[in-house]
Amino acid sequence: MKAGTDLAQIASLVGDPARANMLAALMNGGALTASELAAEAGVTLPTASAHLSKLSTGGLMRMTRQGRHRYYALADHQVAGMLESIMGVAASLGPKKVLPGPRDNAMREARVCYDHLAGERGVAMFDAFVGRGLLAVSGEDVGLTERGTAFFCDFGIDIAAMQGRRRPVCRSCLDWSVRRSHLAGGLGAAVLERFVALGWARREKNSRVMHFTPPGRAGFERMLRDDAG
Amino acid sequence: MKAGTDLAQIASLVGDPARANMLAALMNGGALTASELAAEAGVTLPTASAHLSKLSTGGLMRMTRQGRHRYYALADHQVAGMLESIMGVAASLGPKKVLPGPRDNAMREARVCYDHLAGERGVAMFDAFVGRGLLAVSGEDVGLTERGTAFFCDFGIDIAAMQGRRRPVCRSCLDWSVRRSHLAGGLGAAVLERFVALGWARREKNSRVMHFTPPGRAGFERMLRDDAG
DNA sequence: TTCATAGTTAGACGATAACCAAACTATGCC
DNA sequence: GGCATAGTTTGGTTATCGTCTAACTATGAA
Repeated sequence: MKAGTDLAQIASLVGDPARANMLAALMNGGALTASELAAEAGVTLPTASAHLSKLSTGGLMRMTRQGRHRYYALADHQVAGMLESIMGVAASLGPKKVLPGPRDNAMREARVCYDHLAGERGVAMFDAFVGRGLLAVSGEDVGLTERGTAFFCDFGIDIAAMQGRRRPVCRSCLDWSVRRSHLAGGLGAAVLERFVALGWARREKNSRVMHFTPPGRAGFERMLRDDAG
Repeated sequence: MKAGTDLAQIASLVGDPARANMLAALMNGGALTASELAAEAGVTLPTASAHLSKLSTGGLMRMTRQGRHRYYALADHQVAGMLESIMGVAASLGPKKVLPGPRDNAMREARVCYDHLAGERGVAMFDAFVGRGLLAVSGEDVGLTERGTAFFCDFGIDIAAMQGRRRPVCRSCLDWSVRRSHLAGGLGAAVLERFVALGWARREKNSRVMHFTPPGRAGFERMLRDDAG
């Protein structure tokens, strides 16, 4: 009896369309502001605020304030895993066995996760950085090695300035489509910004999809292999 | 956006206390009549009937009629796994300053998860099978090795018959109490069934708790170490 | 200080859905 | 057939909850 009560309490938090959309929008491990989540869910800010309050006190989300913004994210990996298992049931029950459209494929390949690169390219990049000894992974934490510092400075990123800020330089972020980590944090954002500045990639209008240009594709691949372009 | 809709649809089915109690009551893999489930949920028969209708058309339960009785059970192992993961979140969030009672300890040690063994013993068994080279783990997938096939046949399980069925032979299932994987799938079910047949373990009445007998305990430990008993 | 933006709180409205009682259908037993 | 039990359907009541507008608080920028 008690088991069912707990079960219902958590499930009912996910059981509202507005809240479910917010949670789904955070499945990439990123953090979004209340306004962004309101837009994502298609409700007004006050409504979204009420939902976010419930999700936070319910333990499904955690909130961090940064200036006048409040960033909401999933509480932890366990919550993300739970959502994924529910999505799994929904997917297997959903009659729409339609093949993934081009939009879905593009999203899977490369997309923006708040302000950094996600999708297959994001994961590949993270793996390459770790493999080349530029980043050091220790459990949940990700750190920048000396070699990495030199590399990213050379790539045109001001690491020193970044270390003065409140935002962590490195963070790992679980990729929904690939189920593996990609690079988030200030460095993740800076790298993506640099990609755009270099003309390697551009962002599709009103979408999270990132398009790589042919030279960008080449530069990106080269970057993963050995040296910055 | 659409992802959230699907998510909410499934979650809202679980999000009602009456329905959640019914689902929780079926987590032991059994089937119950509408009346029994009504009593379990603390509602009248008509109310229960409406809930069961929703759960069935929603794809979370399946119903089989037997004479004038209608037996309801969870639709499949995927649904059971989803419920376990929700329970896991609920358990880790519910501070319940109270120390876990004996019932909770028993559940944590060994319980039925739909139709296979979960809890510490379940996880230990899975680890041992992998360590002994009976199962091969590759990311999300779990496979049976040649050595494993021989071992389980020797243990009294008809692997060949199992491979003909639609249900996957091996699957891993995340354990909420230990946060690690245990063995599910047809093989997981068969192993548990064999334990009961051998008198190694028995199921507590109206509960998911599994009790191991003294000889069962010994046989189980021996099985994890080297050879089948 | 003044204005603008981000977010929460308050209050009211409307829809959804959970619930039960009573009537109805179906199956089993005598 | 006649009665009892299992379950569903219908109709109507109630309450919860999601939603909005409007007013309020807080932080940042000029």
